[in-house]
Amino acid sequence: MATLGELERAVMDLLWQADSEDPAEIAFTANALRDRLARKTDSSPDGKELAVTTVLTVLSRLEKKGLVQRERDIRPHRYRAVTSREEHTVELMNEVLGSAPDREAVLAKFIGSVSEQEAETLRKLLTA
Amino acid sequence: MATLGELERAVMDLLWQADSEDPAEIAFTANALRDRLARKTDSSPDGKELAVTTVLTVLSRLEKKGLVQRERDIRPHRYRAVTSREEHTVELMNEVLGSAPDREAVLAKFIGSVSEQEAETLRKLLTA
DNA sequence: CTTGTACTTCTACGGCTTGTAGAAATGTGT
DNA sequence: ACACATTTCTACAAGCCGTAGAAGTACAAG
Repeated sequence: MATLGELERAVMDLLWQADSEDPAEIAFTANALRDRLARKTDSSPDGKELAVTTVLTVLSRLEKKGLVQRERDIRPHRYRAVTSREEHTVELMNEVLGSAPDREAVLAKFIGSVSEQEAETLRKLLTA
Repeated sequence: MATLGELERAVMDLLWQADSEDPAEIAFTANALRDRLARKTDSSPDGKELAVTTVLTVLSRLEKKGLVQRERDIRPHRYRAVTSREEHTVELMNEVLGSAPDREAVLAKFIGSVSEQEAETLRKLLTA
């Protein structure tokens, strides 16, 4: 269902990162996002700046996909992620998992595919 | 990476199903697949038959994606799934999981998202 | 109230993927 | 050598994504 493009992904990464980093700055304007994208992509001072309309288009599409919510009542609209990155990732994993008829068989193989350390973590979580 | 289209998906489903059902019939010709697709899509006797070239195109694309392998030495080429559906699904889950910076956080939430019964299964698998 | 400026929405286009299949090429049995 | 089955090439429409200009809308300053 939700396959994000490269730019869409980059935008979501910024929103998700902000969400977990600084609880005070959880929503951004398109301009702020454009600036951060420029700094991110190219690690040098000024990467190529995208047009703001480009960022706005992507934000609209993300909104339509239900990943982003915007505040329309303030003038430069502010955008934020609807769910945390982890929640979103779990949703995707469940979507994938649900596409197989034998969920338990998949889970069994999946367990075998994670590292020992992660398996240990899972053990604790499950017995807690 | 691997987002399959609807028809691609339908073809893989047939190949995967065959793989697990009858070990003797693990590889199919394009014609056989076309027939089965017709029966599947429309549950009535004769659904709309796709052109065999359509099926062949899709099979070629799936081969290019590494999901299907074909026997070229026999004349009506025979196609089979490269991995089982479960393996493929696990690969996808890991791909999704790997796209998040904090894998363990995702796993924690994921554990909380499965049914109690499945959690029980996981517990057994992990302590085995 | 009018206007300049900042912001948002509309429209558009090129590239890539997918479903679809005819045309052309190739292999094969008699 | 030929008819027929099979495969490969080529093509096109629709949809998604990156990209952004043009057109519309809101708001502050005068």
